[in-house]
Amino acid sequence: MALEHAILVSLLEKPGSGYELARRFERSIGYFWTATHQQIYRVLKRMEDDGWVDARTVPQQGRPDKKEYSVADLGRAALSSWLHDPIEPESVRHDLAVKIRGAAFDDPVALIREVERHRQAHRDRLARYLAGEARDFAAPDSSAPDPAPPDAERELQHVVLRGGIAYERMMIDWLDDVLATLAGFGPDR
Amino acid sequence: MALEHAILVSLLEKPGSGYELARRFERSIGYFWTATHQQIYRVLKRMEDDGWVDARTVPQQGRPDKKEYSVADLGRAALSSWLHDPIEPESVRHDLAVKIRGAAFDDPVALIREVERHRQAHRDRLARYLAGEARDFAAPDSSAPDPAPPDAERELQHVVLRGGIAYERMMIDWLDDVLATLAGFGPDR
DNA sequence: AGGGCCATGTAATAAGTTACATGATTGT
DNA sequence: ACAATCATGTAACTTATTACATGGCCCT
Repeated sequence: MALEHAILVSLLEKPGSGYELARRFERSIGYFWTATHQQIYRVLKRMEDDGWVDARTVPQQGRPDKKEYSVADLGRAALSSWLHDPIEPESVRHDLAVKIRGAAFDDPVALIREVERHRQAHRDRLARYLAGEARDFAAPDSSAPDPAPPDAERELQHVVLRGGIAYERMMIDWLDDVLATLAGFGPDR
Repeated sequence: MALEHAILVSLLEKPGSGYELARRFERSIGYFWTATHQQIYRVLKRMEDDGWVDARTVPQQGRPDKKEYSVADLGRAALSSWLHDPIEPESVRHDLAVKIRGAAFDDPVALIREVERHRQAHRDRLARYLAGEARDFAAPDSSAPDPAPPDAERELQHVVLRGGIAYERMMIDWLDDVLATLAGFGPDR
């Protein structure tokens, strides 16, 4: 499983509490991994027991204390070992595709609204990703005399974000195709 | 969860045994849903208990008997009700993306082989899908005097397959992008 | 004789979801 | 007063994965 590894990567990028991790999983990490806070707290505790992460309590003003986690040597080693282990290309799970094929045995036209909802959700996500890209990865000024050396962390974050963007674009195009197909069974033909 | 519904759709398309379903999940259904035989047998049993499917034992020559399942009225109703229920746009889980961001804290160049393996797996899948499309959904002869009426089952299967094809193409392009990015951290620069 | 396919399952473990629970602060 | 946000967690339940298990037929 990769939740532990996703947490390690996120903590290496920046230490934080379980709550903060949960928020990151809602945002930037959300386009390649999801997890709820319950799951994160449970895994975090196990990782602390296993010595993969260190915790320290940070007092705050006007807010409850938080436990800030950072990656320990053992965690770094575990991540490295996982990175060198080949994994199988992951399998997809598309509820919506099941619905589309199932619609043949029900009312295909009734599915149009649902597909439109999904299309809108993907358009929203695409807009968020593009805004994030413009904010965090603006094109460097090529006329600048001193181009920065390649920063692995930043460039790898960017290429993963470009994957999210490509995915959302593909989905929007495909859902347009689905809508055109569903319209072919419309009441007026 | 949609495994039960995926099974219902598959059995509506064609009745079959647990074993046959497992093979379909490896093939055509595999590009939008995966399940192992263990899972399928367990769910199938529950569905039989709930009266969603009927089973009959089919004796075979030179092979063990099989239990052929088909969808009962209750199952059809359950599918229909699920189809009319909105679902949330699904969340993605990409182990490989975790690895790519994690590589910033290890050796990015070491990841190249892994990414290449994945790229090849997606190329293989794309080739399989395209072959399946050519076999099952050849373009109709537009000069034929009597164009067949739209067949919902067939057209919906086709549009889902086109989704699988679009997904694989997107992944291949993205992995090319990832490889180009990783090469930027090569030993010779 | 050995490997692969057909066919069905159980058992144990891991992972993920949903519901419940608490309690302070900040904004409306 | 009420809702939202910060912050952490437990408990119960559902799903999914991995390993184990059986047994006959077909082909080489």
